[in-house]
Amino acid sequence: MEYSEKQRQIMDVALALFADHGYHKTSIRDIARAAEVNVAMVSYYFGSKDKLLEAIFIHRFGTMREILRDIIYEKTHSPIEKVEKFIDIFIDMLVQHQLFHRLMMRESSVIKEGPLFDMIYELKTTNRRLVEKAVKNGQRLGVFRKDVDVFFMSSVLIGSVNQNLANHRYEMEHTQWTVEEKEVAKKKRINALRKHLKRMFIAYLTFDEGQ
Amino acid sequence: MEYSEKQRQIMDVALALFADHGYHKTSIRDIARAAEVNVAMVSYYFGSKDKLLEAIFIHRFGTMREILRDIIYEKTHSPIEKVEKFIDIFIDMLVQHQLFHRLMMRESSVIKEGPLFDMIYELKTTNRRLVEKAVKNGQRLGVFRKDVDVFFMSSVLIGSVNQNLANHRYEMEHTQWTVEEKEVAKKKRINALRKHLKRMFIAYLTFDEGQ
DNA sequence: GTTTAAATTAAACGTTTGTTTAGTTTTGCA
DNA sequence: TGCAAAACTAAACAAACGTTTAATTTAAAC
Repeated sequence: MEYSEKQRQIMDVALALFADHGYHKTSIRDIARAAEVNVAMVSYYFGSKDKLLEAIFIHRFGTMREILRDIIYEKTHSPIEKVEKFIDIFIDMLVQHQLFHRLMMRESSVIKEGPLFDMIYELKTTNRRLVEKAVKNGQRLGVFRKDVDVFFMSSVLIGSVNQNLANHRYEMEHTQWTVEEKEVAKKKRINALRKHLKRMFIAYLTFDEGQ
Repeated sequence: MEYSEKQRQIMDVALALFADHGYHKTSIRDIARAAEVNVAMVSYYFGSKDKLLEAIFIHRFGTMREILRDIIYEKTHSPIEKVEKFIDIFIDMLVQHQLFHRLMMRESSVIKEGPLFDMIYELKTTNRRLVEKAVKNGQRLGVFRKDVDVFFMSSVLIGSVNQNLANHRYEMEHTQWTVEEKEVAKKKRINALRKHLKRMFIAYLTFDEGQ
């Protein structure tokens, strides 16, 4: 699906507003005002508010799917490196698509059917399969423990990153730092997240209970 | 604050609807219909829809604060037991207050000031302080590693549990199991969550990088 | 330059929203 | 029983919502 510059502008502005204030709290007039277009343009281009959301989902979902696809073809050496690489790419993806990720996380608890449901479901399933693949590889080579819960791991991965970023946003609201200072703090936070998430996963995967 | 049976009924029904469909998607008429009261009763008892949400928050928040307070007085032996006990109580709390937890999680990304913000902030802070306390105790006794990120751990704890429960709900939507079967599956899932979360945290806290 | 389609606009549409009003019923107490 | 306060109701309210209409401007093609 190809979009004109104006269409993309509407989609980008809508995504930001949806992520910041929620889908239902954001009115078409809010979007039109922020995107500096007439209210009728949303219906004209996308048909309806629901369809606009769907268009945003389809667009962003496509690029996220590509990123996850690329993980499969990643060629690294050891199982541990594979897990670390996976965590890196995963965090990169969520940070790069922050707004969409927040929107999806927020609305996924309410969307119970339809194309959006199917997309979210596929994303979750793909994510779990990739974790499973990385884990099984390490198990085959005798590096990882056998009784690892893949459902658990994939939810820890996405849940931890999500919660960490959300908490960080929360904390930033309380500071009066400049944009630059916030940017630095964010990078620091994400790096700490990477480090500890890797360490925790490797520990969980290789930990010998007996010791 | 004391509430009559009818007031509690409205609050309970509203909480369920808010959690299931989101605050803004749920209309006062939806609440009135489900609670089998007149639409005017919400305004009559609570003043406004916002105030109703606030009343629900204050009510539930109070009991959650008590649960967290009790954790401090928990007397257990080893640092590892302390961490395990903490995870158990924490999961119990989130499961027991599932609906409220979902509502709070959903709206916390949108609430940026006011009494609700302050409550959520306190809950997050308390949670982090408790994790910190349990960790420091283990560090003092030489059982836990020194370079542990408490911000990271608390976000992993709440994020993982939240994501796990959300995923489980998501998966249940796809099955056609009976209510009993779903209840059994849920208990199983929660037990698995307990087990792996404990294992992962202990591994993270005690893991020796060098080995 | 004229024609035709696309883009854009202001205004209006019908609904739904949260809330209020004005009136009725129920309750608790003297 | 009588009465005042509380509980409850149906109806109406203005505002905001998503969407449509009808008219106008812009752009492209011939």
